[in-house]
Amino acid sequence: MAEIQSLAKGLKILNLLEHSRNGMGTTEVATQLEIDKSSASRLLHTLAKYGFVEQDQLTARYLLGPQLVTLGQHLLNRITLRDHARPYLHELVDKTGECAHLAILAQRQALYIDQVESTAALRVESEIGTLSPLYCTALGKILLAFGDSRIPDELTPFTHRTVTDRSTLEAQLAQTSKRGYAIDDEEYNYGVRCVAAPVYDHKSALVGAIGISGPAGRVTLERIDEFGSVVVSIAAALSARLGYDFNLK
Amino acid sequence: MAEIQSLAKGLKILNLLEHSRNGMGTTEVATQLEIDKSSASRLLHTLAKYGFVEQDQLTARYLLGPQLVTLGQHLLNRITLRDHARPYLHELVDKTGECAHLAILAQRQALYIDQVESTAALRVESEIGTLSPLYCTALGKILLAFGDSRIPDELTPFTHRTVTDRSTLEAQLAQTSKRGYAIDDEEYNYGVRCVAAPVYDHKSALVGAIGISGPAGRVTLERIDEFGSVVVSIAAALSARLGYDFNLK
DNA sequence: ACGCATGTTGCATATTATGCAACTAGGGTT
DNA sequence: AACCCTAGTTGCATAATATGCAACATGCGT
Repeated sequence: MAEIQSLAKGLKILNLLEHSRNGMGTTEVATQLEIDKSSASRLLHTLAKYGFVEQDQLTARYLLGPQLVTLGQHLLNRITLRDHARPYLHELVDKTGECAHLAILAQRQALYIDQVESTAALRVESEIGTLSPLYCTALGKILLAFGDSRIPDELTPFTHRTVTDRSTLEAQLAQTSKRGYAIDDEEYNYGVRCVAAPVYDHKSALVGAIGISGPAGRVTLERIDEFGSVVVSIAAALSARLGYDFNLK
Repeated sequence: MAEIQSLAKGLKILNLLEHSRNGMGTTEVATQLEIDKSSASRLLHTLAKYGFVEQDQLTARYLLGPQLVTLGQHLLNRITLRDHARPYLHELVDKTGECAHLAILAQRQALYIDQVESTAALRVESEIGTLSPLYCTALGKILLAFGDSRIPDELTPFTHRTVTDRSTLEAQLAQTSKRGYAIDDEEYNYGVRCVAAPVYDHKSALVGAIGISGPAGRVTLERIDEFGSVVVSIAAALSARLGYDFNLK
């Protein structure tokens, strides 16, 4: 396929700037790309307008711009979330004895992108890559409460505990964001309770949720708060690892 | 100034992709930018060719590409070098009792971008933002020996010790890169000796130099080696902080 | 004050990006 | 299995626009 040449030239400029130690001037860029100064000037201005390059105040030479940091960092977090999260999932398993899961928002559902199983004989089996509803899982409720808050139109019940009333769910989500963790009290699978907490990136944007699932016999309602604070603290540690700054609230 | 529209469209696509959780398809991009599918397709292919976007294997949707991480990370290191370096400069002052400086290559000169003063009564005063010659300062020699190695045409003497002979300087630089640190033996200012070492980034590229300056009476030639190893070890620690991988040589 | 180098603007022209339409390829449904 | 529907790619004529030239502007060093 034919490439869009003026776009290509702009991208080539970015690559050129990476390898220049102190930025480049318009003429220098023009020479490298074998185009006219005027074209280089216009391309650089366009790149600057969108923050992909910026001019050094002192020397007026062009340098790579802050937008690249934003985009690069953003991508880095998403790609490596799974890798970063793994040790924290293990820590969750160690501290709670239950299975730990990591999910992100995908197609308005909770996508399980990692799990670490507990060694208990009785444990919750689930599969990486599966999509689960947002409104009746702990991980999903986190993604709803702290991220994209639009509640689905249809609240299909999976157990008799599934919350199918819109306002009840809204109240639950409000409570969730207030206390910092979400609970699934046998709302998706009978006999399974889950607890989850939000994971933030360096810009304080929600990137995913981590949590634990266990049989209702072990994850009792009396111990929910205890599980909650463990999950919250480990999610906070993971967020810090991703560059989340707690001073920004 | 009029912007280059096709470049602008490409950059807009990158911004769009940042805010989409699971990438975007050709049609979706076309709708957002209010252009034809075919144009979107061609723009996306161009971005992909240069690594600024990539297609998800599974869904064929476009995501931000690895090139953004490369460029962003690169820039981040340069911007934050000063911040990262500060504690190491303090450490240098603590361990040597002399003033510590940080410089980068700028316009074929050594640009002092930070300093931490010692508490000694007799100390070297210098100013942040000043440009010094590469061939007769310790920081400059590091930038020459490990970075851009072109020796200036004119070797203007500042003191009677300034090396003005090309081959002598070349021999000094060879020695510098061999032992890992550079010396300025009253070659720029009378009565001042300096020692400096290189700072590398995550890609093993030289980003700057740090070093100390003190009166010749305290920074004696007998103790130069001792100062050298302190500076080298702290420069190495700073490099590691920037992601420099010592396994890569 | 002067000259040199770098950067910006106006404008005519030729390049090229664009939209349309036709075509291809998957995915889901009946 | 045949079908449709959506998403994506390609060919092509046209209109848009990126380009180079030249003139102008600006800043730096001598």
